[in-house]
Amino acid sequence: MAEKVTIATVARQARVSRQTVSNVINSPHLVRQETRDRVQAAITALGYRANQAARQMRTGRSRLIAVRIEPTRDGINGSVLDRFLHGLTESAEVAGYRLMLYTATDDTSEIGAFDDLLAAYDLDAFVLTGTDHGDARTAWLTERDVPFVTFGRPWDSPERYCWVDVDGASGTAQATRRLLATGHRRIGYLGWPAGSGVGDDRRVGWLTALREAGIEPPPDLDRQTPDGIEDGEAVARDLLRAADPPTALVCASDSLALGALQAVRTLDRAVAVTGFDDTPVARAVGLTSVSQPLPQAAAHCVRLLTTVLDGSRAATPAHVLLQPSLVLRQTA
Amino acid sequence: MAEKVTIATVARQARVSRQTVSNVINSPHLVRQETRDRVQAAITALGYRANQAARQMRTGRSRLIAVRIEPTRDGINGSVLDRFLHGLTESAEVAGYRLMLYTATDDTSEIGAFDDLLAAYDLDAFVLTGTDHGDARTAWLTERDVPFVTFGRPWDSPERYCWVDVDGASGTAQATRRLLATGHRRIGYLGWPAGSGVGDDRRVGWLTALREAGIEPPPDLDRQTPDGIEDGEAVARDLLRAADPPTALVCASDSLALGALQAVRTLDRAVAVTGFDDTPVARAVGLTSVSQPLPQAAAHCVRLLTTVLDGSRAATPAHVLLQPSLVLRQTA
DNA sequence: TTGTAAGCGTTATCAA
DNA sequence: TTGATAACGCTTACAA
Repeated sequence: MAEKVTIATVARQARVSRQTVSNVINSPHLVRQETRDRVQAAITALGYRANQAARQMRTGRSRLIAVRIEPTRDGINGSVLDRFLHGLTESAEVAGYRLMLYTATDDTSEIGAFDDLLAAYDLDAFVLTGTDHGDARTAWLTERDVPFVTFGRPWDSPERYCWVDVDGASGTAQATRRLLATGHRRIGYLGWPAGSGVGDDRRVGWLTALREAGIEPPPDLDRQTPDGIEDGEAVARDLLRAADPPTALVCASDSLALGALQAVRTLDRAVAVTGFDDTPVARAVGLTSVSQPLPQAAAHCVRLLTTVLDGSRAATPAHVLLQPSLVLRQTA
Repeated sequence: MAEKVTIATVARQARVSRQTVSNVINSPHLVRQETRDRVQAAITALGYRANQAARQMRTGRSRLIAVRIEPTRDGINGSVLDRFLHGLTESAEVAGYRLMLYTATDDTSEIGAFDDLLAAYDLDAFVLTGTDHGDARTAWLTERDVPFVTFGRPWDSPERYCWVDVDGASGTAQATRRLLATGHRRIGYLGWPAGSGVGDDRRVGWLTALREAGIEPPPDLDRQTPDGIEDGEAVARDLLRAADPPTALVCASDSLALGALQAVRTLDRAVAVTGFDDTPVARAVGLTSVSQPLPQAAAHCVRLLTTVLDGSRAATPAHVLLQPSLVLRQTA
């Protein structure tokens, strides 16, 4: 096993003091070019890396970002978090940060995790997902001046803090416009019960796109149901059996869309269907779906965080709203 | 913001020395009951948590375990890692460890990540997934005496190091037996090209179960193809159009099974299909599939690691082979 | 431009 | 059984 390489090893090798090595790393401009080169050479020759624990003790910064890993939810959407996490890890790495995982079952236990992570590991920042749960977490973090970003807008008070989100309304609008462009006029919407910010937002896209086209969204084709394949199937079946059925359905999720698809096939209709999230299931069954730019969203989260962490403290909370894109497949 | 609580704060509050507080935490048996109680009271009253960075400097142990997060693979199987990660995080938490994420594109970059993580963060251990890539990583870690577990058997030299795996042969055997029990006799197998340990193992289950039932596995129904929905569909189509087609298909993955299902439906046959991994897709389309006990596998990984880390060094590498279970749905 | 000294919070060693 | 001292590797302040 290789000997432990510390700043002292490097200093000895480059025949300078430990402090000079530290300066080369943290404030290169203070060191003469020639010395700097000699030290750099020693650093690479020895494969030296600053020990984070020691650095952290001195600076109070851990270069660690925490993110919660959720149990795969009931539905299909587990893979969204998966892809987001990967993007987060990758972006953090290039910015010199590492990601730490934690679990929690609700706001209270999540705040407990914050407390623990902060006290034991001196975490620099948190990435929060799913802002539907309420605001206890953001309030707690804000109160303690802990930097954080949420992936997902806070639907109550959007200005308060940093967030990155994907424009859901734009996504469903794109889907709706696509259906309009291919000749559909009776376009229904299958969404979640009113009150969830994300769900309401996605519904707005359908409303907007129809009105743009001079069509008043028909209330009888505007349906709401919990997010589940069976739920989607039931509601779609109901819609398709009505007197004046839709020729196309815009859905708030791939789960609902998959249910709708099953209804369509069972009843043997030619009805177009679009989903949301572009999950592997959508790819698998050829479902046209709205795709979120997850790697970009993750990159923005890291950027927002490191701006606050590395730079002077930001004046105002920054917000990023990204555009999703429609992935065309067989169903629409 | 609350003042920072250190071991000194607790010592003052309990009117003992810092060392005594440390002893209460790390070697309680050295401290008199009465003193111990007083210190414990102070600890809870102040909400003290040992600073890991400082502790690590002294002990050389970080209580951190690293695991690689992969980009979601092409197919359907992304959610397997997702669920495994969650289990890992949860089990690690109760054992007093945290999980750190890293990314890598191949063995070389993964070893680079090891090096970095070890030098900068003093990682205690690694969890490796996907042992098909070869052995460069395990050799590197072994050489440096870094504890690790692999999720997935090393197919070349199973005795060398700690691993946890799921018995794939048992999974496909269960699926095959189920089909036999429901009257099927012409049961085909859709698997991956020979040479991948996991794939070969799963194929064995099909062979075994058929032979158990006194049926010699028919070579014409034993097919291999890369893991993809289209691939599965093409091969299944070919099988179904043959002179003496199978009445059921055991597949090595949900991707292949989904392809097979599409072939079955397109050709309008009544052919049973089983998949492997019980992905959300399987749940979504009603595919009978073999389910891996991911939380348990994760728990065993953590247990194996902490045994080495916390206890005396283990005598011999431990191995855990878990049994999967068949989740019955509509397709078989 | 470079070097010296101190201290971050913890635990191991050893003395009381 | 408890307490003082030193040390882990690093960076900030200050002196040369």
